[in-house]
Amino acid sequence: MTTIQDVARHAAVSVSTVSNVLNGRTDRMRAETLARVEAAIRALQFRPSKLAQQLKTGQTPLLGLLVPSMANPMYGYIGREIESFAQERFGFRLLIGSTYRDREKESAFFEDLLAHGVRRVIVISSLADERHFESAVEHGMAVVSYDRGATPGKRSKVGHVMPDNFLAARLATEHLIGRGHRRLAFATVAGMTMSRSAKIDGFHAAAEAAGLRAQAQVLDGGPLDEYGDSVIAEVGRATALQIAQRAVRPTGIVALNDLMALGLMAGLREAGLRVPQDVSVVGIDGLFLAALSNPALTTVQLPVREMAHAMVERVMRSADEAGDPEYEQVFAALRLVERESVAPPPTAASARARRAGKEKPEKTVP
Amino acid sequence: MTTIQDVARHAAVSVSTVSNVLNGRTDRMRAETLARVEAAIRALQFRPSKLAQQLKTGQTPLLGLLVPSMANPMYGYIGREIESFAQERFGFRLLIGSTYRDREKESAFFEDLLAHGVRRVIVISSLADERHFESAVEHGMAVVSYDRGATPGKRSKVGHVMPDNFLAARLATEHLIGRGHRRLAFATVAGMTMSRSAKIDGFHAAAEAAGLRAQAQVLDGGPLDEYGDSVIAEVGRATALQIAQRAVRPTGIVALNDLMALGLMAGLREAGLRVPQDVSVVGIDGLFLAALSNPALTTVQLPVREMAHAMVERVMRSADEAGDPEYEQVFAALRLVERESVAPPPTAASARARRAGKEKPEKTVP
DNA sequence: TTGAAAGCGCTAACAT
DNA sequence: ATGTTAGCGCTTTCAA
Repeated sequence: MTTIQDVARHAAVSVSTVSNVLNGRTDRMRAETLARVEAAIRALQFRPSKLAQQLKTGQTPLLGLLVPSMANPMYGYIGREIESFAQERFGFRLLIGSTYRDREKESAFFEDLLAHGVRRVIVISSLADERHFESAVEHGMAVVSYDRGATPGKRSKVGHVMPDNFLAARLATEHLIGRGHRRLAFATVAGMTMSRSAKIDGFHAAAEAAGLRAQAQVLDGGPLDEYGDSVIAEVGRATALQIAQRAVRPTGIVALNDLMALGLMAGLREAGLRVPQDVSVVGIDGLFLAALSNPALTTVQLPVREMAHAMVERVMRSADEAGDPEYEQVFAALRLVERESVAPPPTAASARARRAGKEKPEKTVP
Repeated sequence: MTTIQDVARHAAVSVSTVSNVLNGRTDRMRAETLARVEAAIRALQFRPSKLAQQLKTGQTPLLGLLVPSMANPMYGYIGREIESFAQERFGFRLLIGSTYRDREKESAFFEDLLAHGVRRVIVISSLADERHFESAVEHGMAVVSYDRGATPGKRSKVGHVMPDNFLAARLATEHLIGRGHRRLAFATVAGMTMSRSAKIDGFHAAAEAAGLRAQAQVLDGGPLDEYGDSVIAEVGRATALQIAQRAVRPTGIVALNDLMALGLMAGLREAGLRVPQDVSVVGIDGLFLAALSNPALTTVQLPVREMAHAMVERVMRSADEAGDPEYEQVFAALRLVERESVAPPPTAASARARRAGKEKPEKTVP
């Protein structure tokens, strides 16, 4: 590997002169010297070692990104936006880690980041508390957390960026109500995070406003082992199967997110229920996959790129400018994208007709 | 930040003793000393700086991973498997980069990796040639490339791991043929990579063996701008729309991959064609999303975890053991997962009946 | 305008 | 069994 020494020797100057050109202090030398050094750099294909630079400066152009699972398309999507912005705008690369929402893994990742000299991290976690990385912040790390509000009353140095989850769920629920649905459900998974409870609140608020409080229920599909990818869709499927069993079931369901909605639709179909004729479904996220499903999923589109940019900006600035510790940015620019998974609820007549139609073949078969 | 010096002082020993315990050379000291050092490490919460370590040793526990786009669920899936194995087995973290199949971006990423001291990289690229990172190999980097064979006749130091793409496409095609399909198509995108041409060969081979050579066609859906995520599904959708226009169209389609198949199904549906009654579709990859689609996608499951492990093993070993330069590992443990997107082709009678049924309303409308 | 030298935190000879 | 010390490649005073 060629070093700054090699370049200095080749250009017949001292290492400090080479260092000066590397760091843009070109005014301190003759044009001729500068030219010689640049020539040497090119000739030797010299790339300064970030290692040595950061050992000296304490800064490394690496951004830590912690996600529940990079196999989850939503996190891949956010991650890509973060990555390209961090790279183009600040020249930072991404050090990524999947944590499966496991506190041990998260802590271990933070330790490693610290050891690697990484001072800026974006965390997508939703773990109940942030204590395990408050300590990282004490060590001088700039942290911004996604989809999780600041703990009320507790002043933290962690920045917070999130969509308006309350609004998202409210929009989705209102859409269902607007189409005539009265028996509503919100499908979620076990474990209450801030974003989940905000969504549930939004769901209830919309139901309440329509006088449907008593008919709005929250469906908990159970725990997630390896949170993040296929699993949540599986929970959706299980929830659907369970709903199908009921004598009286919701006609309109808001899903925690698009992946859950996709699982829900698969399960509903498996159970012989049609979407949207028998049950309507609305997702939240706006994954490109929502447009591909059959029926195409009506969903609340989150401003992913904008949020990603905000997170990067914040995490890059905060260390320098020691910004206000109460930083919290909520994105309310949500848009309900209407597709095909919502229709008016079945009327009593149509439901009866359907049941009859379904039972006929069974009777004739024997 | 606490340093090895602080620990040494705290334990009243020299830095080398501390270094010795850090590096497991505990036999060289009294148990009592060891205990004191360990106590000091714990008391000070000391974490050795990887920076300084690697500056000294030239080794950094970071694995570079280059993907076309981390927003593509397939790459997220592979990436996660790589990540967890590299972490659990070797204690390495992942430095990831999306390249959008752009040579400039790939080269820039390699340069950065080198500068960061990263010596091991896994590349998922399919770019036509590998020259832009052959130079990285010269600089002592261990690289393994996914889904791309070694260039014949050219001895490279780059390792190659891939599924048996020929077999994958053959299996998919044979399945269609076995169900009675005779008018076959392979749906792909513009740009010929090694893996794509292997799939096309497999498709043709299966058709040939069934005497269907003349009825097997390759459908090129056009170029990809920002390759990797939603885009390929869009190409699938466009291809479907174009197929629907034809007087005589294929009844069985093998898609380049699952995402393309999902787009194909969406487009077919949009055009009023039913899957699988009118057209059957088979994917390749085995994404969890294939199980969620409607109809659920029949696909060839790739041994993703096994391939990920093989890549990590290889890239970790190769530097030390200077393994054979001709390394190429092809995974043939493929499994066709039957779901719902394949049925026998429509008979002439059923097609006629359908057409009549479809045209009736059109005639009565005016 | 240029160079010498100290030192970032650690490892690993080489001493003691 | 433990300590001293010379770097790893770079940045940055401070001198010349």
